[in-house]
Amino acid sequence: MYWRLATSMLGRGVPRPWLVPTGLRTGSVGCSRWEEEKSADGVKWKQLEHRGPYFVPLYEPLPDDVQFYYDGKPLKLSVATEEIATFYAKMLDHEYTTKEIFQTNFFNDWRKEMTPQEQKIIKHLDKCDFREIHKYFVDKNEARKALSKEEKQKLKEEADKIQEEYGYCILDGHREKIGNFKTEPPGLFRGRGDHPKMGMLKKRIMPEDVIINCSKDSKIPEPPVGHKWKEVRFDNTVTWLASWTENVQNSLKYIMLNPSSKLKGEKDWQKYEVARRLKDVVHKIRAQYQADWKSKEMKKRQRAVALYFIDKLALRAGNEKEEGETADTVGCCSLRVEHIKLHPKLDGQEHVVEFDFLGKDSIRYYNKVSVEKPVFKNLQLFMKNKDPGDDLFDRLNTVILNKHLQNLMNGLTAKVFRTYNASITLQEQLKALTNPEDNVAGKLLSYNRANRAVAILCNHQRSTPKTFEKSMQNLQTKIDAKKQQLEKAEQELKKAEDEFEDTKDAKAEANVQKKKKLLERLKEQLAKLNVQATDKEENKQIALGTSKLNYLDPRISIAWCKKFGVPIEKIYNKTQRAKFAWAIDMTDEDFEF
DNA sequence: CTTTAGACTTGGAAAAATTTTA
DNA sequence: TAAAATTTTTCCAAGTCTAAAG
Repeated sequence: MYWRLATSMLGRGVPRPWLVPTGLRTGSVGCSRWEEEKSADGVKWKQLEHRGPYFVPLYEPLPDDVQFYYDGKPLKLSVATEEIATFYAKMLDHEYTTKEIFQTNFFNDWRKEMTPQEQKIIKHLDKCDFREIHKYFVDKNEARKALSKEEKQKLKEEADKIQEEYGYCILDGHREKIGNFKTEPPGLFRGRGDHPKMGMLKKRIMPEDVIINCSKDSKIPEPPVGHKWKEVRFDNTVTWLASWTENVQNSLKYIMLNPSSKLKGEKDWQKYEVARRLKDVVHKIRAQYQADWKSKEMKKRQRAVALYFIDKLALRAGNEKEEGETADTVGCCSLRVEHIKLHPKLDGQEHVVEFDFLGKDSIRYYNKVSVEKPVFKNLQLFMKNKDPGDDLFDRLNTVILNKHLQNLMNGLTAKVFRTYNASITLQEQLKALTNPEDNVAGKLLSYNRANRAVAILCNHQRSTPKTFEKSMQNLQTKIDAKKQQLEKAEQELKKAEDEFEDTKDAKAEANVQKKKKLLERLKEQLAKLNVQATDKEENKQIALGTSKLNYLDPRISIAWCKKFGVPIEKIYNKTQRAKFAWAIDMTDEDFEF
């Protein structure tokens, strides 16, 4: 079978000496022992050596014939001012630049960096003409695309060299891939949703901004010539290699390992083991919060209703956010009265809660759910005498909730419910949808549908791809063509059969067989196309990636592949297989989440 | 208790690479 | 063999959650 081959090849070609011995791999007993051992003192590594971040190239001034115009007249800008102008110019045909907040923030920050003379002249953004600069970059892009094969090859080799030099580190004796080894280039901040800081200037990161973390005895990375690091530290209780503070949100950014690394892989595994432990106690926890719906303490009731939402609807915890600093989004604990509507009866259902709010990344969550009567009653109570802008759960926050969860199960937090419910849903859906008689394409449709059920649960949405309609049409054209071919093949078969009927000779018989084969093949191809079309249509606005990468225990998928003879390559690409190497290595077909 | 800092995971869009099609 | 379509990778923002400080 295919998977056996794949597994043994992997075992031979890519030894993974870091995997825990077989005895500890299965069953929760072995794993929990391993977890405790790891988390005891918070030490993450013994040895860490790397080259430091790769700094993005410095700004190259525009050629003299590319000009900026103010109030219709060309104006030569200082280098610093010009650089920031190019950030805006590059975005000219993006929707961002039409937004007032974006424009205001940009202009404010831009003016701060101007020379006094420039400040005197450049007073209004609407008198700035970036179009020539914009065109320059568009052309430059085109030119890059039009490069010859050899030139492109050369560029690729240069990039590979940088990757080779800066893209890896040594961690406890193993060469590991780094996730993001380049500093982020300067530019204009693009928040998501209605972000109050959109358009602000994101400054260039210099070595003087960067803290290096590595082991004392390692070769300490050299800062670029003429520069020095902000600090070099030797902290083995954290996993980052370098960090800096980003100026727009004043938050830390890190350089960390790639998901394929041992460190990340073990953490990932651990995450799913925690979720599996929740499986053992979730019934008890559910009984508990249902009982708490009737508690005398308001705080307990709120906690119980919130936990119910988190469990049933896979809502995020919902930390508090600093008002005015970020887009106005919420999660469970930060829901406000205005985010839900109560319908005693709706569309033949009782006790319906209508959710409508912006969640992470300003993705809208809209859902109508029929809930148990005590939940409904509690919600009415929580909303009583409150304004739309008031907190629904005024006695609750994520810290309180997580403290409570920690008491119910070691390592339990709100997000574990998302992981648990996502993974268990995949497992159940796979069980319900997979037909062993299907061919691989059919099984993959079932897999995608199971995956989709999870994405819908977690509200993982994407905007419909710009080319969706067209590509759907193309597929339909293909299907129609295939149908025609099929019809023709049917006629030909009939003709061949008639001929055989007449002649009864061997040649005619062989021809019948040939036509039958062709017909079969065409039928299969048509079925495959239909499956493709269904899958595509159903996936129009659903993003599968996040759940696949972050919520679904890969062992469920791998076991499913093995059980039904689907090559792992069909569901996980190279990157994903690297990330899930730990799971591919340890999972057999009867793994149960 | 509240606030803040820090570290790490999760998220969709966009860019880049690859494959398919005409 | 170009260009269109699709898949993969990169990007970096935005969450979660813990710990320390006030």
